[in-house]
Amino acid sequence: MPQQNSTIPGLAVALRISVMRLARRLRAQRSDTSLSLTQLAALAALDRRGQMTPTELAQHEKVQPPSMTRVIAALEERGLVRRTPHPTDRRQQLVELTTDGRRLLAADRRRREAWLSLRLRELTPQERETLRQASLILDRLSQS
Amino acid sequence: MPQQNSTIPGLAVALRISVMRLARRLRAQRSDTSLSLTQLAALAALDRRGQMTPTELAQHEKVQPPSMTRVIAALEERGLVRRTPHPTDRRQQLVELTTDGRRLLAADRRRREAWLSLRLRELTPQERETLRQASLILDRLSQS
DNA sequence: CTGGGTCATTACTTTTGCTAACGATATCAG
DNA sequence: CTGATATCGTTAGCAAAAGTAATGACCCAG
Repeated sequence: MPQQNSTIPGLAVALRISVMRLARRLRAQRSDTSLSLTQLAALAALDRRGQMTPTELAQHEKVQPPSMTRVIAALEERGLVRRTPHPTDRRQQLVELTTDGRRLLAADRRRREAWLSLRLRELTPQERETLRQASLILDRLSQS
Repeated sequence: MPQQNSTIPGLAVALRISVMRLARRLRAQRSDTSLSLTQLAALAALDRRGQMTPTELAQHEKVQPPSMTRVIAALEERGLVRRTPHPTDRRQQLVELTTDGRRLLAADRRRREAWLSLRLRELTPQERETLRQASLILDRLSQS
């Protein structure tokens, strides 16, 4: 350890390395459903936040609207999302998950979580409790 | 919250989301030295593990050798890495960081940690202690 | 000393994102 | 009410980055 863990910069170093490494491991566990990462992310966003317009989805995923057009087209072609007209504005559309989309997303999530659940089972209950609390703190860190 | 946080799968869901989100935030903090993420990752790998051959580096970063050839060429052009002949096998090369490469990497790391340190300062000492312990547990999770 | 395997590279293709421009629709000033 | 302006999604064209196939130099077992 180059820096002491008891200082704030020391904690920042350690936490950054730990979080980035675990994130890499988790990412590597993703099932290759031949969906690109962006496609998967769009699907997940629709699942979490419900139906959205293409532009909203693009902003949420930090992608330009034309790129999202292609993502949506690909997802629609595979029957994972559905477009419906906007109730009051005929320029806009609403994109939402289909049952198939929800199913694929659940399967993918299950596979990624399987690896992590297995690892978590090897910990002591106290260690899991620490992670539970840490998870809440990490969320607050990300939001600020 | 779709799942309870008190079960192991529930913890797996929560932890995965927390870790991935914080990792995205940390990644976004990277200084835009106009190096691609892959280039930066290769540089970091050389820093962590010392000199490597292009093929080793490609395997480590999960890209194909031709892609790594290009990454190395770009880094070499900027004077961040240096190639040296392999001592016993003339087919191979060894790639290592230059002083400039090490310096750029350190600057980038500092910038990312500055953001994190700032956030950590807003926490209570108890919360920081929780994160300290969690960091060690996360490391063990990644290694297994 | 030779034939098969390995390493890095080159050439080409695919994927994925961007900007610019456009048609359809909405909204606002007057 | 109407002409100007803005917004939404899309198309077209381009650039970056990664992948596959093929190649030349080199190593090594027999």
